[in-house]
Formats: sequence, C-alpha cells, structure tokens
Amino acid sequence: MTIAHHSPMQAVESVDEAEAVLRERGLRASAARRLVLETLFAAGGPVSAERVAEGVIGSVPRSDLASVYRNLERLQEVGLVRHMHLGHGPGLYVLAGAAQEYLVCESCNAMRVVDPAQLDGVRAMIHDTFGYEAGFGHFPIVGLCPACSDHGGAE
Amino acid sequence: MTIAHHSPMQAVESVDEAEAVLRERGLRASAARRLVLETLFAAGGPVSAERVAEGVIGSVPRSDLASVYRNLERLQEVGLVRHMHLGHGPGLYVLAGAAQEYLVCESCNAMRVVDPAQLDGVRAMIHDTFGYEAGFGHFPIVGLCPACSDHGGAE
DNA sequence: CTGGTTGCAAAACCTTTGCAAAGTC
DNA sequence: GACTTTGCAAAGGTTTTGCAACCAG
Repeated sequence: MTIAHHSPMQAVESVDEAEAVLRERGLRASAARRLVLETLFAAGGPVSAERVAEGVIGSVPRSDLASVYRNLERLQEVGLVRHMHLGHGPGLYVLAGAAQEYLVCESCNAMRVVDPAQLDGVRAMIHDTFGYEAGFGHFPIVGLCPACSDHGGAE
Repeated sequence: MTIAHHSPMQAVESVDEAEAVLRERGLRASAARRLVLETLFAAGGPVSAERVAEGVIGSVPRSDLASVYRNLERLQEVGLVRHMHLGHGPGLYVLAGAAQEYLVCESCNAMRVVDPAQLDGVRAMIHDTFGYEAGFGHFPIVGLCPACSDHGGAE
C-alpha cells in the first residue's frame, strides 16, 4: 500500500456501477467484494478495514479481514477507492467519489470535513511557491481548531 | 504516541544541553539516552527508531529497540524531540531544533525540506479560511513534484 | 473449464508492556 | 538508598502472504 493510487479516480454512484467498472477490467464481482462496496457506500466517510469487514449493519455479514484488505487494495488499483491516515491507528478507506479532505485538531482530535474546492487557494499558493501540486487526500491538515487555539490548547 | 507533543518545543544545540534539560526535569542522563541524542544530532533529519537503535556510526553501539522507543517518547514529552510520518513505514524522529517541514512527492517519493517560514502564507490562508492554526510538522504536504507533474506523473 | 477470489492460518512489521537487574543521582 | 532506566521477552495492533478450496464468467 503506497501513498499513490494506481489509476485515475473512478467516482461511481452505486455498487452496480462499481461492479461494472470491475468487470471492464476483467475483475470479478464477488460477494465479498460487494460487501466492501456496500459498506463503503453505507458509511459515507472514511472507515477502517476492520469496520468494513463487519459489513453494512455491523458485525452481521462479515468477510475475512485478509480478503477485505485484498479487496480494498484492488479497488484502489482500479481507482474506485482511496485510503488515508487521519492520525495514528488503522488506515481509513473511502469511495473515490467522496471528494473530501480533512482538517484534524491535534489537541481535541476534532475532524473537519472540507470540500476540496475550499483548499484550492491553498493549493495554488503551494504551487506558486514550490511547484508542487498538493493534495490533502492522503494526510489531513493537522493543526489547532479555533476552540483549542483560543483556550491555549497548544499541545 | 499521539499526534500532539506534550511540552513546548525545546530547541537545543548539543547533547550536553539536552541532558541539562533532562536533569532539570528530574530525568536521568543515561548512556542509552545519550546514544539516542547523539544519533539524532548526527542524522540531522528524520530517522526511524530502528535507525536510532543502530547508533551514530551504524550498527555499532546499539541499544535495545524498546528502550529507544521509551527514550524517544520521553524526549518528546520534554519537547526535545518530535516525530512525524512522511509516508507508510515506521514513524520518524527529529530533534525539536530541526525546525523543518516537508513536501513529499506521491509519485517519485522525493522529499523536499522547507523552512517553516516558507509555509507561513499557507498557514495564514488556512487560518483565514478555517480558523485552524495549521502545522505541517507531523504529516507532510503530499503532492506531485514539478518533475512528476510535468511528465504526467499523476498516479 | 479457467483463472480470479476466498477463508484460514501464519507471518511480517512496528510499537508497547511486564519485570527483574542495573544504573544514576 | 531511592527511584529511574535498561534489556530481554512477550504481547498488541495493523497489514501481508501462502495455499488449497471455491466461485464467477
């Protein structure tokens, strides 16, 4: 699992659409795979592999954790899924369609979801200064949230 | 090991200075501790615990990995050291004095060191937009470096 | 039928913890 | 001497891998 994904992102709206993408690539639409997709759709935000293995409702259908990891990896290769690290602890996976970036407070751990467009100015500034095309999809922006910087919440 | 450090950063210039800080806090200046500090000074940049355990010259003096982790943790509590995650793989530790932030290319993994001042504009923009005091010391800014974005290095 | 996919078991990797012996002040 | 710190061993949490059975196309 590297930082970079392997294909252009494929935003899809449903499990069926996702499975169509899989078939196009010669991959199969298995039950375990559907479980992963359904859970990611149901979650609507970043979730751990462990959480995915528990299925949509929570520990009901279950699929093997190893298979979940293998499936998440393949779904990333195809561009349907991406993963990120919001702090310590397990990696978190989301559907590629959920175009979201995150601000995490290092003091209270509050996580703020932001629309990528809101960071375009920041990206532009970074590009002007360093020539880098920055993305904040893999690691969040870490800092002190307004509340914590107010009451001297510095680490 | 949480994201946040535990004390204000203590930038020191030498192992002796660092040990003085330790003693002030009632901590002891042991050989294993000195090894950690010397290795961090010698490295001059982020290194893994494993690398620290190998000592200054490389696998010569050695200290137990568990002790290295414990010492890195204590040095962080005191504010002499901080750690970061530049990608997957083990966490990396640096002296608090090495005020540096990083830009990592998600395609070629190139790591660019930047002076925190160069990111002040970016921090200001984030603060204006979200009210967050952003820091890029724990997670780097990930993106495509100029070379990779040129030749279509997008993942 | 063919080859991708699964579950299970085991291992790999990074980090933490328990504990008695040793070291520091 | 009191209390911190060490080394070793073992465990913990996350992710990967080997392999035979299984299933989708």
